[in-house]
Amino acid sequence: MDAKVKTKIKECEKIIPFLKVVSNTTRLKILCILNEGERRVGEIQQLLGAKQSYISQQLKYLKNAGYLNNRREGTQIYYSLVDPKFSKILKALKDILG
Amino acid sequence: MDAKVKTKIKECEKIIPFLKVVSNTTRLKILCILNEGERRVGEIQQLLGAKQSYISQQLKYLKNAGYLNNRREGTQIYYSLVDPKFSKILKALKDILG
DNA sequence: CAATAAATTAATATTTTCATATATTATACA
DNA sequence: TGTATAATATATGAAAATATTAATTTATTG
Repeated sequence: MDAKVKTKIKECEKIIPFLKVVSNTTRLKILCILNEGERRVGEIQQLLGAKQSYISQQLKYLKNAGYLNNRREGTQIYYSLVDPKFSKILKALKDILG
Repeated sequence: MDAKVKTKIKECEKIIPFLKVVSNTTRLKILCILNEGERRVGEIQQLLGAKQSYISQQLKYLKNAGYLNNRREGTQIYYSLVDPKFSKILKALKDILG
């Protein structure tokens, strides 16, 4: 009787790490920006109007979590999404939540 | 040039409240349980192995946020999902995240 | 070496999670 | 009645996690 529900609960647990990542406004927006294409730190900062150090911290967080790549070009560093699946997720959530 | 990205950012913001709700393990699991059908507080508590007051608090949070209904039957209170759209979201996330 | 871009560190503020204790509500039954 | 009990809710606050800011450091280029 409860066996089914317990299985469902276990399944739910798997998506928690992802949800923790995207439940921060700044991180979600960064992913959203990079979903449109590669950007350098300064651009992201401008788009979000946030402190440079905070952006840098969240970029590091997202990179460590395996969501981002980066590359240096002179004094600037460009970030991009590792995997475009984020695009699908955004779309699905928007579609369902209306 | 940035106009498109800015629009995307605005769209992102709309889903933040939902993400805050589901990024808590206990809340996500409660939604997951109720997604399978109505339950009383004691049952939810047992399934999650958490403190009664904490479950009660999260149920209140979810109810205030508009996700749950409840009804009393004697000394017991049954909770249920307001809207089954949660089911779709879980499915979409599981499908995409693998 | 001066200037610029980004990262790191450290300190503080804010939010969230969770526990303890207490209150409420409804029922059962002496 | 009234009081004991079971189920749930609420109030309070400590502890942990997160977000935020400020200051410093590390590259890189000219």
